[in-house]
Amino acid sequence: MWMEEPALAERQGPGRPRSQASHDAILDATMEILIETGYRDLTLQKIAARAGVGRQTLYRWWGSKADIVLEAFSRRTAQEIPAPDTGRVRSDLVQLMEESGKVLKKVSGPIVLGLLAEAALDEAFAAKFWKLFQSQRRAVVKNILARAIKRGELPPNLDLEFWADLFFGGLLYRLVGRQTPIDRSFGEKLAKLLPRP
Amino acid sequence: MWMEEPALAERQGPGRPRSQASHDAILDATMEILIETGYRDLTLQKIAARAGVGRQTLYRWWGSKADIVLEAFSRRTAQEIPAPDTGRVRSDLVQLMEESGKVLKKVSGPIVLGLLAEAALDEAFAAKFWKLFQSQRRAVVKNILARAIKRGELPPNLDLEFWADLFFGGLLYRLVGRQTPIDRSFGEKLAKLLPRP
Amino acid sequence: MWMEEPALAERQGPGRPRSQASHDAILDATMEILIETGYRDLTLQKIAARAGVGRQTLYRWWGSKADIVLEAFSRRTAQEIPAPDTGRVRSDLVQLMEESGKVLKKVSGPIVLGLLAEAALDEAFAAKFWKLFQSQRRAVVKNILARAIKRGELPPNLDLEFWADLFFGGLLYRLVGRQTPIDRSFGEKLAKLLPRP
Amino acid sequence: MWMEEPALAERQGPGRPRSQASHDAILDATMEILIETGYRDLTLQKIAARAGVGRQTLYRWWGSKADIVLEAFSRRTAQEIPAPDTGRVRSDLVQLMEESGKVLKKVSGPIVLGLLAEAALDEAFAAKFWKLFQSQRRAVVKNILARAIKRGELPPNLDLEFWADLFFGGLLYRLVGRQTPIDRSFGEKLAKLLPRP
DNA sequence: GACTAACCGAGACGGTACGTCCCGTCTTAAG
DNA sequence: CTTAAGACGGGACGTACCGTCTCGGTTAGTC
Repeated sequence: MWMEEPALAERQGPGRPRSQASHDAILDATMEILIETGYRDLTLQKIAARAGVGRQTLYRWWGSKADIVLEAFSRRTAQEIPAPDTGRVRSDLVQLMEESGKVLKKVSGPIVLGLLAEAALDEAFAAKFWKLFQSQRRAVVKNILARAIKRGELPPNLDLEFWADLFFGGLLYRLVGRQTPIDRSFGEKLAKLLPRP
Repeated sequence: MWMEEPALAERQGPGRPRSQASHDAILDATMEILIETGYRDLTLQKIAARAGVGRQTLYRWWGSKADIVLEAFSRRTAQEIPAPDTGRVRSDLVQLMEESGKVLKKVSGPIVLGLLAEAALDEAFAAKFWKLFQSQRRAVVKNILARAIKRGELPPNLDLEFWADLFFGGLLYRLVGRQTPIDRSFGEKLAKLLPRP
Repeated sequence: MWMEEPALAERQGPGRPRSQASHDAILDATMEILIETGYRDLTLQKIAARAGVGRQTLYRWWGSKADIVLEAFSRRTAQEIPAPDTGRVRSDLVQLMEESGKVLKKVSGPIVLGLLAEAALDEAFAAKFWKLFQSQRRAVVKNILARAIKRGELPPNLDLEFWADLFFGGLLYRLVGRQTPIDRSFGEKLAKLLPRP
Repeated sequence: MWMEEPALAERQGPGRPRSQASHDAILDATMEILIETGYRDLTLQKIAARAGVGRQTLYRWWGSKADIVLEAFSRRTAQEIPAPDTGRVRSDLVQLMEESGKVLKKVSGPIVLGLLAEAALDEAFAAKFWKLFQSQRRAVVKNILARAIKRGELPPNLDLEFWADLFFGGLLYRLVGRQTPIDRSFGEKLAKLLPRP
C-alpha cells in the first residue's frame, strides 16, 4: 500500500519532478488549519483546497492526514524545545519538563494530541510516530541522563529506557488528562526519584 | 447539544418508556463490532443495524460512539482486573501491572486505545473518560498505596496522585507505543522507586 | 444492481417517504442545465447542486444521468408533438415529420441526441429508452397507418413495424447527421412510397 | 484548440521525426481495448499505457479518443464489407444489408455505436464521422443505385441521397434499437419499395 | 376506554469527506 | 523538436456516515 516516500531530493528518473512549492504549500496549509480548527476538523479536502493543490497530490506523497501532520509538525518542533544543559541532571530534567509544558500549552498541545490519537488507533502510524518521537524527544532525555552518568551523578547501570518511559509517560498522561499541569513541580518530583550513584 | 442522560430508571412521565432490550442490544452490538473490526471502523450506523435498532435511538441515549463504547466497556471492565491485596505494596503493584498487561493484550487493549484517542481529541469526552477511569482504575492504585501507608510501609506524606500518574502514565505510554511490554518487570522497576517510610 | 424504481406514489413501507419536492427540483434542474450547457456537460454533481439536493438522493432513485434525463424529458415531450389526424395518411405523415423537425430544432434536438448516444453506448439503457420511445412516438406513426388501413387507404397486410423503422430511422439519421433537414419534403418523399391498397 | 493534423509524411523540419511505430502501436492498442472493454471504458490514459506511449503523443496527433477510434476503425473497415455487384439492384441491396448485418454483429457493432454516440454528442466530430461514412459506406449504396439507373433498372431521376438515407437510417436505427435484426429480410422489404423505371 | 405523549423501527433528507479515475497541461532527461 | 515518463491542478465519480427529519406503529400513564 503506502511505503516510505523518497526524500523529495533523492528521486530523479524521467518525468516531471515533484513540486517543492506544492509540498511546502501543503505543509503550511496543514499547520494553518490545525491551528484554526484543530486536528479533528482537519481534512485532506480542506488541506488541498487551502494549499491550492490537487487532492491526488496528497495521496501521491502521503497517505493520510496523520502522515502530513507528522511531517508538518516535525519541521517546526525540533527547535522548539532546546535541550537544557545546566551541568546537573535534576535541574536539566526539571527545566525540560517545564519548557515542554509551556510549549504544549500553545499550538503544539492539540497537535501532539492529534498525533497521539492517531497512534493509538493505527499501529502502522504508531511506529512512524514513535520513531520520530524517539529521535527528536526521547533522545534529549536520554542524553541528559547519559551525561549525568559520565559525570558520576548517576549510577552507570541506570536503565535509560525505563526513565524515558517514566518521563514521557507522565507527560503525555497529563497532556491527555488535562487535569494536572505539566510544570516544574512535576519535573521536580520525578527528578527526586533518581537514584544516587 | 448533548446533555447528561437520565439514568433510565428515574424519568417517568406519560409516554412509552425506553426499551431496556434496545439498550442492551446496542451495547452488545457495540462490543461485537469493536472486537471484529476495531474502534476506527465502528460506526453508529453499523451499531444500529447490528442491534436492530433505529439510529435515532442511539442519539437519544448517547451522543457519540465514544459515549457508547465508554458505557459498553465500563460494564465489563470493572471486574476484569481484581484489586490485589498481598499485604505488601510492592508485590501488589507488580501484580496489578502484570494483570493489567495481560488483560490489555486481549480485547481490552484496542478498546482502551480507542477511548484514549477519543479523549485526546475531545476535551469534553476526556473529562467523562477520566472520571470513570479515576473511579475504576486509579482508585485501585491509590488504595494499594493508602493501605501501605497505614501499615507503615510507606511514608505518610506520600503523593498518591503523583504515583498514580506514574503508574498509568507508564502503562498507557507503553500501550500506545506497542514497543515494550506491560509486564511484571516493568512493575518491579516502578515499585523499587517507592520511598522507605 | 439498479432496478425499475417504484412510481413514487405506490411504495409506502415504514420510514420517511420520498420527497416530491426534491424529485421535482431534480428534474427541473436537469432540464435547466441541459438547455444551458447540453447533455455532455450535464453532471450528477451539478444537478444535485442546482437542485439543492444531496448527491445520494440521485443515486437512490435513478442510477445515472441518462435515467434522470429520460424521465425529465418524457415529462415534457409527450404533449409537444400532437398526433395529426387529417383523414389522409400521406398528409398525416407529412405533418408529423414536419412538426417533429420543428420541435427537434429547438431544445429537444440536443436532448434526444444525448439519449440516443446513451442508448448507443449502454444496452440496458437502450431498452428503457426504446420502450418509452415506442409508447410515446412510434405508437403515433402506427396509429396513423392503422387508421388508414381501416379506412381502406392502405393494404391491410402492411408491415407497421417496418414502416415505423423507416420513419424514425430516417428521422434520427438526419438528426445525427445534421446535414439534411427533417422537413415536409422528407415526409413527402417517404409518404409517396406507401403502397396503394 | 485542435486543428487538422499534418498527414505524417508531409511535415519535415529539424528535430526528431514523428514515430510511425508509436502511431501504429496507438491504433493497435485502441482496437484491443475497444474489443476487450468497449467504447465507454476506452480512455486516452489506457491507450497510452497499453501502447507504451507518452500521453502527450496522443494529443499531438489526434484530439480525442473519438478521433483515434475513427482512424483505427477506418483502417480496417473499408475492406470488411465488399461492394456487391450481382447485376440486379435488388439483390445487390439485399446482399449489402445482409453482409452489413453480419459484420455489425461482430466487433464492428459496438465500435460503430461508439462513434455514433460521439457524433450525436459532438457536432464537430459528427462532421468528420459523416464525411468518412459518406465516402466509405454511402458511396457503395449510391454506386449500386447509379449502376442500376444506367442499366435502365431504375428511373433516371431517382433521388440517390434520399434512398441512402433510408438504407442507413433503417440500418442504424435497428443497430441502436437492438430489437430487430439487420438481415436479408429487412433488405428485401426495402428493395421492394424501389420504383420501376 | 379514549387520549396523550414519548418511545420505537425504518429509512429518506441535505451534507461532507473519502479514495479513485481521468482530463488536459506542464516539465524533466534522453534521443 | 519529438519521445516516454510522470507530476500538476482540477473535477466527477460512487460510497459511506453524519445528524436530522418524518412516517406508521407501540406502549405506557392520565383523564
